Order: sequence, then structure tokens, then C-alpha cells
Amino acid sequence: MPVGTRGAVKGLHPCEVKNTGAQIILGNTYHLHLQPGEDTIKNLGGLHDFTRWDGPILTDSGGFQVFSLAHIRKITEEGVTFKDPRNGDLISLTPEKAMRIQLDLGGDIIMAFDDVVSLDEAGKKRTEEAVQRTHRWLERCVTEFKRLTKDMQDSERPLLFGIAQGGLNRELRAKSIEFVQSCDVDGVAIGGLSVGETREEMHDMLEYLAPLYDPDKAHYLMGVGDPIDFRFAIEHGIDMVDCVMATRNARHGTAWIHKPCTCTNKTGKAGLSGASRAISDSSSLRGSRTVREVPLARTSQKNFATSTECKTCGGGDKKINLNNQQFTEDATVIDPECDCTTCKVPHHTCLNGAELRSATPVASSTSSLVRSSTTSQMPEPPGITEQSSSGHCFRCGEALTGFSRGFLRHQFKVNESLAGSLVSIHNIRYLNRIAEQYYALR
RNA sequence: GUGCCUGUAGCUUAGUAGGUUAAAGCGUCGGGUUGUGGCUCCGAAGAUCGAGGGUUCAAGUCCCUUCAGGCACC
Repeated sequence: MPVGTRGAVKGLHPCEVKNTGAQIILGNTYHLHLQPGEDTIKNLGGLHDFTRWDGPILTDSGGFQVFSLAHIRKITEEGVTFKDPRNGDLISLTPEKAMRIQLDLGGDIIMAFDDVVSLDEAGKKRTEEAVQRTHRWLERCVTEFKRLTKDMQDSERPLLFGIAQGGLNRELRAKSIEFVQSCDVDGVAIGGLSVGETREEMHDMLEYLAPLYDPDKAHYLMGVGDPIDFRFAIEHGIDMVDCVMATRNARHGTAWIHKPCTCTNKTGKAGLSGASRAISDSSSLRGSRTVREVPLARTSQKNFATSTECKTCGGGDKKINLNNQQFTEDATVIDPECDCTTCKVPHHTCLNGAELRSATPVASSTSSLVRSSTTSQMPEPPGITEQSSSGHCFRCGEALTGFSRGFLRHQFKVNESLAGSLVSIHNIRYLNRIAEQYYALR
């Protein structure tokens, strides 16, 4: 889920977001409440009409801002007060208010209001307290949610997700997952990770939690991650993630690329972790049990499992910093394997026409969970051509040549925001391609 | 021709009455970024202080000469 905190995925037209294969985006209660306010958004038709994004929208509750804006907030049992950074005004968020705001905003999935703790000493000390409070707040959220939606038809009622906490404490985590799954919620989110712990600590926790998930509910890992963490999460029963890295890194010049693993070890055990390897040979898992039911086994070589990097050939998920001098005269695209509209764009007359409609199959693992409440019409985006993978336009046969690294570096160097937008498209598409590859393995 | 002003990092400048290893912003180069406050954060490289000589324990700073640019006057 690309992140559009303030109602827009930064730098991108909704068509561009859609064309990455993204099925759902995020908005944020805290930011939209401060500006322009849920009343304004409601008066302008709700988030979908307001933002012109006709796909599902998930709104975060503002719980994370309790954590990230720690220097300007105060927590009590009732809720949290923040100082408005613009004018110093005190604003408050409570479980009930978070429900009201999110329902006014009009997203399709709304999140319970939770208490996120840091991993420093102060945070560790209050981990248990935060878990208990998160649970009490969740009960208040569910009550308020039911009260506010009791007159709604099933088709217009948004979904409510609860959030499990517990820091890096396994016992607390297990209790929290169990509690949230026992509540009347449509989905379960894993919160409080990706807040500064090491990759190994996060992966260990995900591995520990995977067998505890109720297969009847969706599981959403909040705030994760880069391609490596994303693969690991999928392999361990996670259905949904969101992360700002794709877009923030893109705006700062970092693009993800995939270096194919060239190892053809006769044992079939190349360096890549279980499912990552399986993608290269997707037939090996086709027809097996679903990912969520059985988290794919990690290889005995832990290092391989926690990174998709192949120790033998260096293949796997990589990143490049397009600001680097080495790309000044680089005529190649970010990633020749990629089919995004930054890496493969027709630069001829075919660009102008409906024939270029996307033919890329889009996975729909979450669509059955989500009822899009909008009827707004979005024009079909100028898409990826049918034969983009072959590198040629299916219509006229001309080569599809995306934006060169040299061009992108130049635009970054002259501070042109187009560069950040183009790389955002690439990075979001990169993650969605990973999701689509796993989806094909079900 | 005469008088005055200005020369410090690639650029714009700070360097106080001479006193530790000449400072900053921008730019350059490299890195970071995980439920987005921040086109951001961190780090590095980069200066024989226009040149030469002198005074002094000590000169970017004072003196002389010279070069370059600018201004004014003849």
C-alpha cells in the first residue's frame, strides 16, 4: 500500500499510482484532521472524491504519530494530546475521536487507535502498559465503531482493523495477537515494528508470530518495508503492508533494482531464501498450500533467509543512489527487468492513445476484503504495453526505452521534482511486482 | 596617467585590537531513511588566504612592491 499521508501519494497523479498495480493507498487521520479537517473532506465528498483515488483507502488512526511526534504529545488513559506544530494549539485524539474522524474521512479500512512504544529504555519500561492500554483502547474503538455504524448497510460500512503491540517481547506479542484476534475486528495489524529494531529482531518476531495468525482474518504488518522485509513478511503470513520507503527513498534518489541470482546450484539450493527462490522457479510451489496457512520454511542458512541477497553471486534486491556520479552518463534505465512506466515508456506517437491500456495482470488478494465505496470514474491510465516485457511496443514494434539513469540523475541534481515522481513510480511498482509474483505462487 | 576600493574553498561570504589546526552557507562527493512534520538527515573532500618581499616570537590581518577586477578624476 503506497502511503499518501495527506491524501496524495507524494508527487504522483492517481493514474500513475494505479498504473503501478497498487490496489489500495493510505491516508492519515492525524494529518488530515489537522489540515484540511475531516469536515472539509466530508463536504468535498469524502476521501475518494476528494483525492480522486477510486480504489480502496486505508486510514491510519494517528497512533503512530503518538510515537513519531513524541516530543509534542502527552498520553493519558483518555487519549493523547498533541501540540499543533503550526500554531501550538492543543489537539486531542482519543479512541472514540479517531473512529469518528476516520468515518468522516470515508476510508474503506480504518485502524484502531493504539499506543506505540519506542525501543529505548523509556519505551521498554512501558511496553506492557502500552499493550494493555492498546487493548483497552481497542475495546473502546470497537464500541464506538459499532455505535457509529449501526445504521449503515453492510456494503457501506468500512472495515475495522485492530492493532497488536508488544515491542520485542514475545509473550506480550502473543497475548496481544490473541486478544486482537478475539475482538470483533475485520483484520489484525502488527504495530510497533519497524521502529528502530534490527532487521533480525523484526524477522525473528515475524517468524514467531506467523503460526499464531487466525487464517480467517487479514494480517497487516504496519510500516514495513523494504523489498527484503516485504518478502520476508509475505513468507510469514502477512497479507498487507504499507511503507513510506518506496516513495521517500525515491524522492531522495534511491531506487530498488533486482539483480538476478545466476547461481544454478545442482542441489537446487541457490542462495535465495525459500519463496524468493521459488519465484525463480514458480512451478515448484504452484498448487501448494496458501502462503498464509503455511509460512514458507526458512532455509537452515539463516543469513540467506533474512536477506534475499545471494552470497554466491550477489544477486537479489539491491538499491542504487541515482545522485551518484557514476550514473552521469548512464544510458540504461533503472532496472531493465522492470515494466514500470519509468523504465519502459514509449517515446513515440504510441504514447498517445488508448491502445496502450495496461495489460498487466493485477493480483487481487485484498480486493475481496475491501468494498470500495466510490463510484467516481477514473480514466484508464496510459499503461504498460502488452509486450513491455519484450521491450517493444506491441503496436508499432518500436523499442520501449525508459528514462535513463543519466536523465534521472540530472533531474535530481537540478532539484526537479519529476525525478522523485518517476522513481516513486518505479519503487512502488517494484514492490507490487514482488507482491504479484508471490500471488502467482498461491 | 593619478587617486580610491576589492581580491579568503567551485560560488557567496565570515574572520573582530596580529595569537591554537582559517569558519559558514550553497555546490561537489558518499551514506542514511521502514503505520512520512520536514525535496530531508549524517558524513567527507575541498583554501600554499591573488603573487613576491618585509616587520614580528607570531601575519588572512601591519608595511612595501607587483598582478587582476572595479569606481572616480584627468
